[in-house]
Amino acid sequence: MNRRELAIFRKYLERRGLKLTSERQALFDEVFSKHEHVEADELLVRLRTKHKKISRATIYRTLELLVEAGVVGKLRIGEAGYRYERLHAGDHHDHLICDQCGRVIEFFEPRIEALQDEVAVRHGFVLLSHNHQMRGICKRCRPRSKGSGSFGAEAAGPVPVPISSRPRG
Amino acid sequence: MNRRELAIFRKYLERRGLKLTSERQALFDEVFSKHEHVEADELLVRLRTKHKKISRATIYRTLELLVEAGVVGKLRIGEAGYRYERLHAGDHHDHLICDQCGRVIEFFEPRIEALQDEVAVRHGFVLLSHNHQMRGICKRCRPRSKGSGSFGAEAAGPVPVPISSRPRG
DNA sequence: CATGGGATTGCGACTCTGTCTCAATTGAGA
DNA sequence: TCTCAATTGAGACAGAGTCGCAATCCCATG
Ligand SMILES: [Zn+2]
Ligand SMILES: [Zn+2]
Ligand SMILES: [Zn+2]
Ligand SMILES: [Zn+2]
Repeated sequence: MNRRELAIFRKYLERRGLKLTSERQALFDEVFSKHEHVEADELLVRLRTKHKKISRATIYRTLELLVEAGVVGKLRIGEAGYRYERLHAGDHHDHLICDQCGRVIEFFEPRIEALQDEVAVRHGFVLLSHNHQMRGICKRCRPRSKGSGSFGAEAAGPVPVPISSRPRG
Repeated sequence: MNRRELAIFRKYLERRGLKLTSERQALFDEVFSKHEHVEADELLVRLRTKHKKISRATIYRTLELLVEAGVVGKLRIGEAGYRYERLHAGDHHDHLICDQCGRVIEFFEPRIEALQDEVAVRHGFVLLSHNHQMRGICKRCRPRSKGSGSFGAEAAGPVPVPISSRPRG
């Protein structure tokens, strides 16, 4: 199932007169070995131990190629740097992130996708991409608080106010 | 119209046993002087020239307070660091960003907001916040290409593929 | 007024990500 | 074999943000 994406990457390199070196192949393989949202340095560590002595610069350079080829997604999930994920051709999803355990859940809501186009048109925009993240507490992280309102009275951080408020005046 | 937000900030500080110092007041005033999406260092420069010799650490520390108090929004718009914007009580909006000129346009689409809640419920999430950005080319940045498909044949970067593709298998 | 203590500040060192430079290496083709 | 562009690793570098700390400020108290 990586066949299609590898072919896309190959074609991308070819069109640019670039080569599919063993380093690039190794990184491609690692990224496509499982579905995750992983940091560049984590990939570096893995390739360093498992495979070869690959450099950080090469990791970053190759990730950029994969992103431009369209087979890898690049997004900011936490406070720190970027996360990368393999993308399957013709697929799309957005993210739900648990503020407590960091779990990342993917979702696809066609009605939201359609409304985005509508909003873009309304503002005369040609949409090229979007980034939609929702944050909160996942199912696993709140087995408590079934009765009344607010959960965990940890008294730290702002009060969780519902977001769906009024439109701008 | 900053009255309400200043009151919120004051109360926030009070509850934490903190003080509304002149530096904090100055930063509040600067942020609330106009509606924009501004970087921390830009605020530093402005306060340094106009007002006093305020330090970078204080800017960052105070911005964090304002964010926690809920009167300032913190978001990533470009590749670089965070941008900050004043928030008016009970207001909410998301962002459309022009990839070419960097213009930031705000929008509010209640149907999207509602669908987000729906998606969250579907996945057992308690929603606390969300971040929704759409990127593309704004009205002003494309007076050309009225006939056929792709605009500007600059042959750089990935081909703009429509995002509204199929759901994940 | 003198003292004490928590909050605040500026400074600079530091961390973390990611980029860039450059010399050495590789590899396909002439 | 020779040539030349693409590639690589190493380390310097850069930008954004954080941290530790001594000096200060601000009150409250004695
Ligand atoms: Zn989407
Ligand atoms: Zn994902
Ligand atoms: Zn929204
Ligand atoms: Zn905004």
